[in-house]
Amino acid sequence: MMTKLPPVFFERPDVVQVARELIGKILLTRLDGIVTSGRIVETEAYNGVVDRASHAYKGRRTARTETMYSAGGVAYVYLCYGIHHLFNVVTNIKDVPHAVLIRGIEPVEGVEQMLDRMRKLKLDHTVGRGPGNVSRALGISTEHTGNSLQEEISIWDDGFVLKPSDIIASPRIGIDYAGEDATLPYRFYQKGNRHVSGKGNK
DNA sequence: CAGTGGATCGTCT
DNA sequence: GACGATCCACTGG
Repeated sequence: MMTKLPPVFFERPDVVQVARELIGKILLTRLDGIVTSGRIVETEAYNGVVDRASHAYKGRRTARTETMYSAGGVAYVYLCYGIHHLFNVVTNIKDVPHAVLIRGIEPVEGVEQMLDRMRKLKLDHTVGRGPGNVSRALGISTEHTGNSLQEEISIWDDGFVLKPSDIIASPRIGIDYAGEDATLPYRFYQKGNRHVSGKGNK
């Protein structure tokens, strides 16, 4: 049985806990009637105004980051390196700019469509691996920023449960500029899953 | 494998 | 005007 995660799931105060709990859930898009989905295998928490790695550090509030200040349960999508569309889940209440970056999914539904989007012929471990590829596989782009996670983009619990020991915490990736905050264990991933980015996912 | 460098553009200084 | 919550091709071992 599939249950769509409701707004109250995302409105909770602890973004690190939400990031951990999103491991194993299903991220699904239905765009122009085309359904693609994957199981979330890697996430990172961004802890708002006190987190040097966050776009909202020190309460920075710009046109781009405005959607992070929404109540939890909407998408924050932004362009990175001019090429990659990175998909985040906004959490916490309005005006508290917390977010969870989805860094890896294991394809579930609509594999053919995902392969088209990835320009690949065969399913392999690179499909849905890394935040840029998550968005690419699912058809998510910056035009979806601010969208509700109850509509075209949604997240589901299908009853799948991981052993706690199969969820690993580690420092986040690609945020060396964040000083001491770069060492915080805000990244979570499914142990051993091939769709987890980086090396050494055992 | 590991290491390196180019792509590419919106955003903020 | 510099740079990024990245990815991939290409190199050399």
